[in-house]
Amino acid sequence: MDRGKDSILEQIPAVTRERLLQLMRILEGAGSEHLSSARIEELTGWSSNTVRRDISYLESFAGGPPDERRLGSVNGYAPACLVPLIRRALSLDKRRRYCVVGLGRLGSAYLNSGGPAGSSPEFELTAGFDISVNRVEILKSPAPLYPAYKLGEVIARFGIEIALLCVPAEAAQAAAEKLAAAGIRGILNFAPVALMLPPQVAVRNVYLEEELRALAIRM
Amino acid sequence: MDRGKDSILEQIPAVTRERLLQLMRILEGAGSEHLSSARIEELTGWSSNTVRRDISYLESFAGGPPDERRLGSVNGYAPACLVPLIRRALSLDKRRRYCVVGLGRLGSAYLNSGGPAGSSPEFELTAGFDISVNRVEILKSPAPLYPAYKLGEVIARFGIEIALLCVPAEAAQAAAEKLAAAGIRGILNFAPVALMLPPQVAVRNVYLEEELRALAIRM
DNA sequence: TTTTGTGAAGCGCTTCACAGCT
DNA sequence: AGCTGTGAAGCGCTTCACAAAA
Repeated sequence: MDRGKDSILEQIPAVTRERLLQLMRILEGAGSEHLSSARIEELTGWSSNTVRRDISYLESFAGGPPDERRLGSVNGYAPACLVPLIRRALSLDKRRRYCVVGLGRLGSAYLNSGGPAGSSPEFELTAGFDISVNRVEILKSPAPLYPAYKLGEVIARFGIEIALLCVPAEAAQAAAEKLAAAGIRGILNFAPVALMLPPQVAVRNVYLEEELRALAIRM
Repeated sequence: MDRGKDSILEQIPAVTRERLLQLMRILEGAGSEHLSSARIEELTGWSSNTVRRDISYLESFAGGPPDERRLGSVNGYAPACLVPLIRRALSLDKRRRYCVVGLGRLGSAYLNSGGPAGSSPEFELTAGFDISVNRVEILKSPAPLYPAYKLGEVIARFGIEIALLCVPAEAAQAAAEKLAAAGIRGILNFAPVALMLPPQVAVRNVYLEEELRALAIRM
């Protein structure tokens, strides 16, 4: 295989990382049932070759002597074996805090979906922000809400790393810059604009119209 | 270049299609200002080489004699020239209808963002569905709402092609199957499950936790 | 006998580098 | 002089095909 000739940290291709991410959810939902690469092909559409190759990247994250690192058996792969490896390979072990910026319809929807019974313990909804002091006082929320001007202070205080940007398009760039200045590491952007930010901030866009178009070009 | 040796329809790589989609939005926001490939590199992070290559795929969609098809000038590319070509290349000309299935917090947020002043005229919010008759009667909406059992009938009647699936995770697979049976062509799935559907239905997942993880692995 | 793990081949996107156009 | 358009080279992901393991 001979990866890692460049550095100590093995490099996993970006496409593989994305697939491992999805694979992890499938494995988590499979209980103790073993999954073969052929079965995963049925579930995902990825060729079984690709599946095996992807999983083989996890080899170096398995403990034990270099010989005892076989990941699958003749029954297929065991979820309980792979999931921890994927978490380690993708550095998903760390608990991360996130906030919601902009508490309109979409923002408050995500505010409430991220509550106690919300997503995994992996991500923790820590704060919500809105420009309207009134809205901040009235809205019910599982996490504390703050007026926008406290954004920098609160993000620093709690070590919030990720922001869901749900403000109107006109306000998005300015808000994103504030977030970047406050030290946020990643932004999930729901506003229909291309944000321009320094490269140390990761941005992922989730814009309805673009998603619809992406669907349309596949139909 | 020699594309199109396989069929009459030129094949544009999937990654290029995705970039052209984003590029279109940037161009639409640029007004009449010409954009050079170097400028687009600044805006997007894609290398100017890649930008020029991507745009070169549009050549065959330009009209006029085979010689007169130069897309850019010494000033760069003119948005007004490229945007129609991209629309044609990605088959985004057709007006498509979509619906929202599941009118919880998220569903009703999208219901109201897709209203008259909502997204482009390219996609038309045509209906909303929910299992709760009560909710269907009470909610305010820019599009007519129907109880879930009318799903098949309404989709067929209006020729709805796309669905935003906003139901709880437990109900997602069943709802998706109903949609597929009703002839829907694409599903934007917001429920945290991997849908299993016949291949003629395009699925795109937008799941908060996965988006957060995708961000996290880039941080 | 089924399924994994993996060199090696294949293939497609990206980058290079420069001719051509304005 | 500057920018596009594009053969050709480079490179990385995918697929093939088969040895090894259980």
